[in-house]
Formats: sequence, structure tokens, C-alpha cells
Amino acid sequence: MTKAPARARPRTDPDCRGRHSPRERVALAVSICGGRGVQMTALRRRVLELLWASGRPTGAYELIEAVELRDSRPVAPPTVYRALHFLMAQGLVSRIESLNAYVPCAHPERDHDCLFFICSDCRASVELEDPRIGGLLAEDAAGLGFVATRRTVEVRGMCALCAEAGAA
Amino acid sequence: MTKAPARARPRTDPDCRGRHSPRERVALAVSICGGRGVQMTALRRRVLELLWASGRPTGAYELIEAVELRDSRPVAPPTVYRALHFLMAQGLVSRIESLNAYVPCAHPERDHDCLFFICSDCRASVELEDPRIGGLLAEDAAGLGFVATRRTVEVRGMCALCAEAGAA
DNA sequence: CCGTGAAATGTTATAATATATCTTTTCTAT
DNA sequence: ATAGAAAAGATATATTATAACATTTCACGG
Repeated sequence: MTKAPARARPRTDPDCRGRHSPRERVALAVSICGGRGVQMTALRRRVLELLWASGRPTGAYELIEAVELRDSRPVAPPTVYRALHFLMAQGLVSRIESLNAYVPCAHPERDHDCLFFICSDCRASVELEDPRIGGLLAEDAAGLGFVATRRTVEVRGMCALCAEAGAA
Repeated sequence: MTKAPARARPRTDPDCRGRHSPRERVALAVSICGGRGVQMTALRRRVLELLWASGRPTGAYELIEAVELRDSRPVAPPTVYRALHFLMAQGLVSRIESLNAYVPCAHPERDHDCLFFICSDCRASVELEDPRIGGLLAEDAAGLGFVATRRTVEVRGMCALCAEAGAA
């Protein structure tokens, strides 16, 4: 008699940054694009690098400045917005709607359903996967006859570090 | 031996509009504000009325025009934005982040956790309550030591009516 | 009733975010 | 090499939201 399959559990993965460097992240993205036959151009790559380097949700205009700084040339908004649209379409970046900001996706290799915890204090965000939530949303959608294509789940509040600092 | 408490179930309530007129909705809001000792002014009330009348998520600038039309006078953005902030603070209106748009809350009398299903085709939105999702989010937050204050859950896709129309 | 202070609103200007459109460059595949 | 497609550059503008300060309104105590 085999063991019952484990219940789906949230995949806490708050800081893969510690285990995978931005360089590795970008290399993975390049490889994913290669496998899909889409172009990870220099600009798109630069935007992704900067997002990984930033460490927190980053606005489009901040990215524009960062690209200008890094590449020593003027860059207009559509340039960066186009790169962001591409990266989002490839699942390499997510937009945090409640911040008008962008974050690199921790696990682009999996087909994800991102769930963000955003600290109102330090503005950091943590990405989690919890397949149970997707399951409930699917169930609710089915009850409405609704065909879901995209899910946005964002939780605002205070992260453990800031709560600790505040309590001190 | 008493029956076990029923499991929490989603409260499907896609169209209370059919059962409660906008007038009733606004009257309820007025009464809630009265009970809280906050002022439901003419302007705030007008904005709420227009949101109920609209029947779909409505942008701030659309509301500005609607107020101007209804009240035959020019209205500047801060006027409407302030009313929206008030209504959101009272739980009478929610912002749909992924649309930059506002909707009246179906059940301001309950302390809710709104969950929106937004049709990309007809732009309508349906509000649902599913306490199970709040529960999972709370659990995930606790696992991170995160203290949640606000939840945004938005599902994009196609509603039953549009899917049907499209399939035809 | 009247004044007073707080809350709300009016007014003007501007910030922040995002896209439309057209041109030029670069890349891919033959 | 070169044609066609994709990407990026450039310019202008649309959309969403707030800052800052002036004026009005309103509840309440005198």
C-alpha cells in the first residue's frame, strides 16, 4: 500500500536570491528564451538584470534611469515598457498592480501562479507559490462559468523584519 | 451531539443589483456612515451613486465627467479622488488595481475580503466572497511572519455571458 | 444666534505611469 | 547578399494621481 500523495503545500521560497545569483537567474531566462525560439535581446536582458539587481519591486521610470545609467545613453519610456511586456509575456517578470512596479519571477521554469507579500514599510516583496489558492480560485471561477486567464494576488502588510524593528 | 459547523463556503453573490437597487445601496451606505459618525456628504454620495449606476469598474476620470454632467459644473480631479479615498476607507468602494478602476462594494455591512472576477471582454466585474482564500492567505502570511493588512485578489478572464456569445 | 475650529471642497499646477505612431536599425532565414 | 520580420529609437501625448494652498461648509460650544 503506497503512501497517500502529500497535500499540496505552499512553496515558501522567499529568498532564492541567496541560493541563485542574479547571473544564474538571467542565464536561466536566456536558456528559457532559447528553448522557446524567442529573442532575449541585449536590452531585454539588461532590464531583467536590473530587476534582479534591484531586490525590490521597481517602477518603470526607475528602470529607465537605471538603463540610462548603466548603458550611458538616453532611453525613452517605450523602450523599457516594451522590454517589460516581453518579459511578462515570457513569465520572467510580474507586475505588482498595487504598486505599479515590476519584479523578476523567481521560478520562470515552472508555470506559476504568483502570490506576493508586499511590505508597506520597506517596500520589499516576497513571492510565494500556493497551489491551493489557485485551486480555490479555479473552483470559484467554475461556479460562475468564468474562464480565468490571469490571477493577481497581492497581500499588503508588514514583513517580519520590519515588524521586529518596529516592535523594538 | 451537535452538528459540526458547516465548512466555510464561498458566498456567490454575483448580482445583488437585481435584488437591491442602487438607491437601497446608497441608503445603506448613508446609514453606515451615520452609525460611524462620519460624513456622507453630497459629493461622496454622488460618486457612490454614479458607481452603482455604472454597473462596471469605472475610472476616476470617467467619474469626474459623470459628476460634471450630473451636477452641471466643472469638477477637478482631486475632488473625486478625495471622495474615492473616503469611500474606500469606509469599505464602500474597492479599487480594482489591474484596471485602475473603482467599484462599489456589494456588502459594506460585512467586513469583507473582496475577490474580483473581471471579464476582459465586456469589462464587467463580479465580486465574490470566499473566506477560504483569506484563510489560506493568512496561513501563508503567518508562515512568513508577515502581518497582512490588505488583500487584493483579482482574476481576469472571460465571463459566462461573453464566453457563450463568443462560442456562438 | 454667532463665532470658531475642523473637515470638506475648490483651484491650480504638476507628478507619475503608460501608450500611439512613425522611423530606423537589427536580426533571421533564405 | 538581401528581403521580410522583429526590435528598438524618437517624438508626442494620453491616462492616472497627487501636492499645495485658498475657500467654503458644518458641527458644536458659548
